[in-house]
Amino acid sequence: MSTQERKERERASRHRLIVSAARELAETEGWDAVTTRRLADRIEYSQPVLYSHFRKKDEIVGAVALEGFAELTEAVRRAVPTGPASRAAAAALANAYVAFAERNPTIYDAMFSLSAGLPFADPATPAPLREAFEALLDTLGDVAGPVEPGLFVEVFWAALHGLVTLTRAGRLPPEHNAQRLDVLVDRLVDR
Amino acid sequence: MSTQERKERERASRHRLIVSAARELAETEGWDAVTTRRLADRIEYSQPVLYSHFRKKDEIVGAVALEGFAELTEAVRRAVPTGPASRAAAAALANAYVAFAERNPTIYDAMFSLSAGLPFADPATPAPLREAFEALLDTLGDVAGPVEPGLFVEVFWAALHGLVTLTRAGRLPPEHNAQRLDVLVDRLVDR
DNA sequence: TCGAATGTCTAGCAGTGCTAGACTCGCCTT
DNA sequence: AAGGCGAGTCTAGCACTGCTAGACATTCGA
Repeated sequence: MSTQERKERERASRHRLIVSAARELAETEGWDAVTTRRLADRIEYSQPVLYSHFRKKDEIVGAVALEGFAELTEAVRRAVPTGPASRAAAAALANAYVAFAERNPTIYDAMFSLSAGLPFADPATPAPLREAFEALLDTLGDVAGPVEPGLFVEVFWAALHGLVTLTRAGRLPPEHNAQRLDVLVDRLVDR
Repeated sequence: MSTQERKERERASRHRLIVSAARELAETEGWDAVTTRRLADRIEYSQPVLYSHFRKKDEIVGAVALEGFAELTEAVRRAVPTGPASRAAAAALANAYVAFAERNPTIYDAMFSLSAGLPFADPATPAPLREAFEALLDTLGDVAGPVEPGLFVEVFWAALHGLVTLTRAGRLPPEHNAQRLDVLVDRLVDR
């Protein structure tokens, strides 16, 4: 039995290696550089090995995206103080969200633009995605006012996401980003 | 001189043919089906002809995107009654925007997701893009309240765009779309 | 020690965007 | 009206993509 366990450990470790290599390659040279050949090169295995871990290349991107959701959750949780949520907490969350996207543009792309391979399976959505949403819900739910908290969080999240993507696409001048965020929070939060 | 004019006319007509063929192909089979080979086939010319009109394939997508911006402008203008803008006008605009995106998902993708080849040249942005923004400004500027109208429109637009993209990506359950839009307009519009 | 099964690699397929160079045709000049 | 030149087009091909069948080791259990 021991040898089988060892093999599984090694396999899991190679799995992680693939994901982190893909991420690093994407972060340094962009997603276009993440081809199956170059990725196989990096991990010092041949292409078919990738396909023994993932069914399609998209699934590798999806795995990186899941990492991103976990990190986004952490960043958001760290930014807002625990305790009763307020307008200030919502503002801190919004800032943290946008900052994360600006700090990790490549991962953010994987999370939203290249999401074709994200395991969107039956038991709702994958855990990290759900947890990210819950992190938002925990602080934004309290400032939802009369509307259903879940719905409010969806709207708030969508607005943040729109701001991020339009800015990143060069459609919004980046210099007034902070002001835009201010307006958004000011208006959305129940007064 | 006449023959040269005729040639230019024919050339311009073929230019339009390429763009409309690309759009039709994309709308019926998705952007993945729009390859230079299949597109060349459709217009009954060879691939190099495409490249005598556009430098890269992205530019063809960009041309379709520009059409989309023009149509979006029209849809928005048609939806809001002329005259003093109000909360109702803003709601009508928001509905028209989202409806356009739902009615033309393929073109919307060209406008925002596949925007690599959009002529983003020096004199600010291309005309149709500017005009679309102005259409939003005309009705939303009046409900901006104390904040600078341009900035407000950017925020409003980003929020709409975020709602559209997250819904389309399957991240938001589509059934509560109308409610989300209601909340968004309710909160953003100055009261 | 041998047979089988697990694992990995080489080589290749069908497709992509894009282009160099051959060719043909229509136009202008003599 | 005949000829040559240039513009316009096409064929063929390059370098690359994601993905996979089949050959080859290598390791394991009997």
